Amino acid sequence: MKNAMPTMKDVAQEAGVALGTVSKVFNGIPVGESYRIKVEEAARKLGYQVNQYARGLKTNKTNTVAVILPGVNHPFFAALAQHICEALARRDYRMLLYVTASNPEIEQNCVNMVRQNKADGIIGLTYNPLAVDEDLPFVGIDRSFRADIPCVAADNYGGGRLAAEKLLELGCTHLAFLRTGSSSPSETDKRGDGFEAVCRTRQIPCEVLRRNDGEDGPEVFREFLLAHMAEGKLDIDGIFCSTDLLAWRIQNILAELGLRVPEDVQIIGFDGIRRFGGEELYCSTIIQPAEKMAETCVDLLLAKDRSNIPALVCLPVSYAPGGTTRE
Amino acid sequence: MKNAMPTMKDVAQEAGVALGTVSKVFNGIPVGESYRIKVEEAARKLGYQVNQYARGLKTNKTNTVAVILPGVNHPFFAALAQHICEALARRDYRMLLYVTASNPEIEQNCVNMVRQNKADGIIGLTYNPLAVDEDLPFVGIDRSFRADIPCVAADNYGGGRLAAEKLLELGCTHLAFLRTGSSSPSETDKRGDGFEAVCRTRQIPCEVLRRNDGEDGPEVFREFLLAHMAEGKLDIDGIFCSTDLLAWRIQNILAELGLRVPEDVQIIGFDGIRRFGGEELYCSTIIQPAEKMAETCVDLLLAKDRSNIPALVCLPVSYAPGGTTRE
DNA sequence: GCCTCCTGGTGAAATGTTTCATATACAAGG
DNA sequence: CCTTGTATATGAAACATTTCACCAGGAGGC
Repeated sequence: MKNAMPTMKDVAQEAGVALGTVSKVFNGIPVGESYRIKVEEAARKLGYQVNQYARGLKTNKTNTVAVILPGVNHPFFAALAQHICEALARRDYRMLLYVTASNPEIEQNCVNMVRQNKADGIIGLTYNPLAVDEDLPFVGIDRSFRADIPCVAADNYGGGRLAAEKLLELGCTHLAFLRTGSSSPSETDKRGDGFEAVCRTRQIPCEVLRRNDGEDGPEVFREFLLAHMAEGKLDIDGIFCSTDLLAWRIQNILAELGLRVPEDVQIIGFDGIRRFGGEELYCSTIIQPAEKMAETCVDLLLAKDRSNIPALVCLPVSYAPGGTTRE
Repeated sequence: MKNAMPTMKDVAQEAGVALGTVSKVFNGIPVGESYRIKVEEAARKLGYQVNQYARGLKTNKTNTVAVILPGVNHPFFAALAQHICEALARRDYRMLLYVTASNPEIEQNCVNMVRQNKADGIIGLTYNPLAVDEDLPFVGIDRSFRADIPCVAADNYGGGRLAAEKLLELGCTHLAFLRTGSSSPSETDKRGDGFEAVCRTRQIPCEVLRRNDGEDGPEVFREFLLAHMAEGKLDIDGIFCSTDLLAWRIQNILAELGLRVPEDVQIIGFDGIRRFGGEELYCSTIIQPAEKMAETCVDLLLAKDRSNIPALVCLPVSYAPGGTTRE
């Protein structure tokens, strides 16, 4: 039974009122009590549902936000996606999710598609700088696009500092910073900056290895570690990894090399992802406040007053031991 | 600069052609070479993008599919979401994602909202039976809604059988089946059915404990296991868990009770989720073909010919050892 | 040279809303 | 009883598309 879906006109007729009156009822504009009741009854009877497409055409508002993420298979991205979706739902918005596999072409393509789909705004975590539209509200995660586009990020710099301070507090005397990531600059680069800054100030030796995706095979890190070994011992005793995933991979390499964590070398990661099915961390880590980040993105994007939104919002991180440090 | 976005009318004027001609060009309807070029040039010059909302209003097609999932924080759901999104993108469709926390009210609400948003169809993995619309294409995952709504699922029955056969092949003589899940019937219930069927046929003792979400605290399982222990030994030597997550929790309880896996008891889970950052499984398990399931959902939903779609599609599962069995 | 046919461009109508200028009804004041 | 003012319902216009009946122009046949 393909009964054409009822329209406002049908409701108006059924209720014996004018079209405009029906519109008012569904937009919460005050209307005579008796009229409201008549309309509501007619709508219920016909099973009327507003057509958001017609509404969007008229108002240029769609109550839809596009979210662009590299993927949703990574626990941190998954948490972001979930929290953003929930925060949007609370405000009666829906989420149009695009996944890009961090492919620059696809990323740009998504931005273009969003323009067609008339989302009310975009929240984007992308690995590449993008051409984003002038008059489409945009909030970046971990990346600044333009002065007038806000960026939400964890306090990466502070997190890097915190990692260094923790390792030193735990007795380390020779540190290393290892990172992977995109070659294009991002807020997450500050993790290393903060870490190195502490080492510099405190005059602690700090080895650094920065790799970009695509050139970050395990052998690179193994070589780095081997170069710092003599007689089966590592001269480094504290490692800060730019992500928990990298920390995990480093642990595997260290195990192969016959080194023990945290006895021989302590490791701190970044992200705070949990093992599935519990609260257990993969490693000692700097925790990013995923929920708070999601909430902030949504707040900024949907802010009524877009005149004075900050260019960058840094949210506080925290340290949590996860078995790869000695405490 | 809030330059109103250019419309087809603007393009038509710029190109010096009629409105209908512009429409044809953007819909791939053949049009004179010279006209096509004029239109394409004008569109490029003005930065024209079709307005999908106006188009949707006219055609009742939106190239958008709504996906309803309990959440995206579970590796299996995340994999589904990602694969569905990619499969849709390949067909030039976008994904509107709703997360429900498996709350029946929210689930129903999502279905209603989709009607408003005029998605072209719904792919839904829900924990509760829903009232779904007559004329909105729907594909269920793991759940049959109505005879005319297709359901895509892994071969749960076959997976259950496979688990039993594997455990027996590995020398078990006294089995158990543990499950959690929703109380409302679902395809996933067949996991236990298949498992028990093998035990029955082969006359193997099989203990069964079925719990529903909300009544599946760890103490329930601990008690069950304690009831089967005597002098620090378990009389059960092979356990099939309805999910990998449950298998993981059972492992923890067994460890607390001083039992070793797989020496004292072997365990097989269901799902095939991987530890983050690698291919490592959480346990020996029956693997669900997430990508194939996603692809199938999309195929069924967007099938041109909706006259003879199957009521149920069962996709083959496979067994993989993951350290909780002796092989 | 004229008529017919056919190809393909044209522009008005229609889609389901919101908005706004207009109309109506009713109350109060003279 | 008439006037004025206020409050509120009305319905036409507009939004950006697609579609379709119509029309123009060129080709081919007699």
